[in-house]
Amino acid sequence: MGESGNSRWQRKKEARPSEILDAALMLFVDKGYRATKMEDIAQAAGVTKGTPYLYFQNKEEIFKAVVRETIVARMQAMSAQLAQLHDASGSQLLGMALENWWIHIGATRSAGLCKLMAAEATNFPELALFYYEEVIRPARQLLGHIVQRGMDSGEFRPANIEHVIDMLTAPMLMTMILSHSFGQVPGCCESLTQDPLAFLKTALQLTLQGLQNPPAPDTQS
Amino acid sequence: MGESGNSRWQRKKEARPSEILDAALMLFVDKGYRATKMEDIAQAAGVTKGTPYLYFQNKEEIFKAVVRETIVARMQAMSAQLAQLHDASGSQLLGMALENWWIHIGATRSAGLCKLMAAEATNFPELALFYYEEVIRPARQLLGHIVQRGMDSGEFRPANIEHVIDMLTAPMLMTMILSHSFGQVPGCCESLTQDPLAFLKTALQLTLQGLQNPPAPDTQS
Amino acid sequence: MGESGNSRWQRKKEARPSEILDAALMLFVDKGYRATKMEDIAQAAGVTKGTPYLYFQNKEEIFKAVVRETIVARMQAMSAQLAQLHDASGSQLLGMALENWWIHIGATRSAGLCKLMAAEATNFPELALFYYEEVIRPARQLLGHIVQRGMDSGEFRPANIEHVIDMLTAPMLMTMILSHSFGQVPGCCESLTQDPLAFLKTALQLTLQGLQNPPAPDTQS
Amino acid sequence: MGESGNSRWQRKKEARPSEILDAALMLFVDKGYRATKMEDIAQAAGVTKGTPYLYFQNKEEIFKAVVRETIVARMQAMSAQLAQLHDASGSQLLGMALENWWIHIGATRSAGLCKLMAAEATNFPELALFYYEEVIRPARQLLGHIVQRGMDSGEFRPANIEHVIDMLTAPMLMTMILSHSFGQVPGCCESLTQDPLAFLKTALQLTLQGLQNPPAPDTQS
DNA sequence: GATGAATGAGCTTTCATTCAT
DNA sequence: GATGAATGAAAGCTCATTCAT
Repeated sequence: MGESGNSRWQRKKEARPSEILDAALMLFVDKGYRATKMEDIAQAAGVTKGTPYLYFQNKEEIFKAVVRETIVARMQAMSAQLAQLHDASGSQLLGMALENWWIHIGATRSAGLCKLMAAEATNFPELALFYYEEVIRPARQLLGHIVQRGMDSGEFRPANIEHVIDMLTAPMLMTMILSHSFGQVPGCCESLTQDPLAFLKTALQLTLQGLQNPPAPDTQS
Repeated sequence: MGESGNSRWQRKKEARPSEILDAALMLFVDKGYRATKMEDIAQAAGVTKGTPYLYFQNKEEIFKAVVRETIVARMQAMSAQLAQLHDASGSQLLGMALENWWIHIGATRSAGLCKLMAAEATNFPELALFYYEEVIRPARQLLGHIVQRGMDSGEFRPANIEHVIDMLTAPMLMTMILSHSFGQVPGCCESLTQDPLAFLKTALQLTLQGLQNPPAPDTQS
Repeated sequence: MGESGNSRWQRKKEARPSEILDAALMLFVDKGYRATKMEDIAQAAGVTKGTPYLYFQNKEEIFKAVVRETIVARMQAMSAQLAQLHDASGSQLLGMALENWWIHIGATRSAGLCKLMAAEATNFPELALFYYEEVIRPARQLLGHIVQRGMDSGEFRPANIEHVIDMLTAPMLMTMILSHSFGQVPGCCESLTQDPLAFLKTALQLTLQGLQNPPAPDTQS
Repeated sequence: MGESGNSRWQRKKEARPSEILDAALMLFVDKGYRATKMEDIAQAAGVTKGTPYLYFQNKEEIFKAVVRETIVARMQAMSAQLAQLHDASGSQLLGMALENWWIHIGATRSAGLCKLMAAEATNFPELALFYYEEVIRPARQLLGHIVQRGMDSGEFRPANIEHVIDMLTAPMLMTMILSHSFGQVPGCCESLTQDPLAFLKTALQLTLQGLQNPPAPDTQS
């Protein structure tokens, strides 16, 4: 009262909610929604059992907040980078987009959210819908625009846009999911998580090659 | 007495375990391991609470059995098809391998196991290892052999084999996971699960094109 | 049908109930009433789960039957021996009585019933009452008569009869209980169950000496 | 607000464990380990189902704690009294030891633990061993020392020490067991539990007489 | 008679949530 | 705000008992 005593504690008070969400993110990603105990979250956040309830209504709301907060934060970081889409080629833009995603999401704990959302989508349909609207769709739209422009400009040959987006997304999704599942299990790692960024780059190049070069004249079925 | 009188005895003892595993597979895939109640499994299998325990030691053993039985059965079906690998081209072999996988696993409920295993891998490390050894590794090895042969014969240009395998696998993994997560949520489906087989074929072709055609001579790596 | 086929099986059919009771006795004594499963009893009796219910209404009835049958059988064996109570001295009679009890009950599985009844008396009051009436009281009465006669004849000095009976009974009770409890636990046995009969004889002699010899003139309080 | 408002908070956290153990002791002694429900224990302790698990890992740990706490507490009370063993005669010392035991254990609820341990020894061998080491053996050792000294000094005539200890123990054991089994059953009480202390004194005297006076010269062993 | 698959009440244990302090 | 003792619904698992065969 008055002296505002310990400044470290003062700072902490404002930080509580996000500390709790951080702890929750980590645990949810690691153990799944059901297997994560509220007390574990509290403990990991350095508070006691009752405290999370001062900031969140219940476990489900924490889960939703984790998704929302993480998404919002990460997506904002992405947005900043995406303003650079000046007049680079389609290939370059795709490379930058994927690298951005990797840096801001794929290589961070947020990537675990992907696995988490996939695992819990059917248990939390509205949350899944939110995630779809806020993450999946915007991301796909961004990629779609780039690809479309490339096709319009003749850089890429015509193809089903959605499929191309899927092609571009799949390696990232795979990497994010595997690195937070089998990648964590000793003995499964051999061929899985070594140098994911290298794989992502290779994958992009392989896709771009298929997209750029004209198909052999007699190839289309 | 025609088709037997009492419904309690209509089905045979031998059918019970697989009925229970069927029910469990569906529920596990749908709701996750923790969120699936034993009584739900029993009910879905048309029996009461105690009956699953006559055939399985506990919930975890049911989970393991689901993975094992589904995997083993599907993998055997795959094996039969894989004996056909005579003297087709690498592209054709890869096409057949992926189509087989799609038909026998990707398009069935078994695909949900993939999501399940990814979600629960860190909770059941030992089971994850088993899954890795019995499913992931063999599948990757098979693809690896085909790709290697294609490179040796000059059909494919040289590249990091593991990355190519990842490239070939990623679309399938993505399809299987999304169709059992967001794909089930009304409103998320727009661009996700429509005609997955078409996507898989496109993806394969795109990858093959990147693999077959020589890179443009002036493309910087 | 007709040939009466296998004579060993024929014999067994009549023996079923007592085989079940034998098995039940052993298990009850060993593990207690609650911890003994009906299926264990069946298995130990060489039959299947449902069979005990053909001969006994339920678990509690089996328990009661075990007590009743064992008691009746053993008590009859005792009775035969007790007809010998001709005109031996009190000391001799007591020695014979206790030795008989030891041979027919104390050294047999029936001794475990004692521990069992003590453990379950409050859970099965009417059974306890039955046991008291059929076992404890008659046994005490028999001892009481002998002691009384000894006092009347001057062989024993006057004392509280009930206490003398307790004195005579306690070593037997202790032996029977300990040999079916701590005596079974490796590491507890050191001083407990070695040569119980020798102890019983010593105990009797010690008691008799206290009873026979005139107390030091100034001893009675 | 006088004696505090809400009954849920009237008692202190520190009191809970011993309240629970008290309740458990009573119920275990009364009904046996298996027949005692956790919820009964909770209820008897004035709390709800979940509360005992805040203080004890599980039912078995409660059982062990009951034994440990009761034993340790009582044994410590005994130890204090045993420091008095100055230079009284063997008879006097034995009388004091038994009376102490009676006052601190035999006449309390702790006596029921004896029955309990005998009933459950084979189900909890490790606990039985603990009980043997902490209770049975020390008690026997104490008695053994006294008897040995008496023999050395000529107060007692030579005899098998273990048997003498058994002789001294048996009446106490019998009293403790019977009073917590048949003694609780209406109708069985006639000759059993009336004035146990009187019996214990008589028994001791009888034993001492057998031990002190020289055997009649012509008594054949 | 005998079997053994199935039942379902009952028990132990967990954990999200509350609330007096 | 923060605590953490207490709650009690919920879930896993057991086992006495039944009954079609």
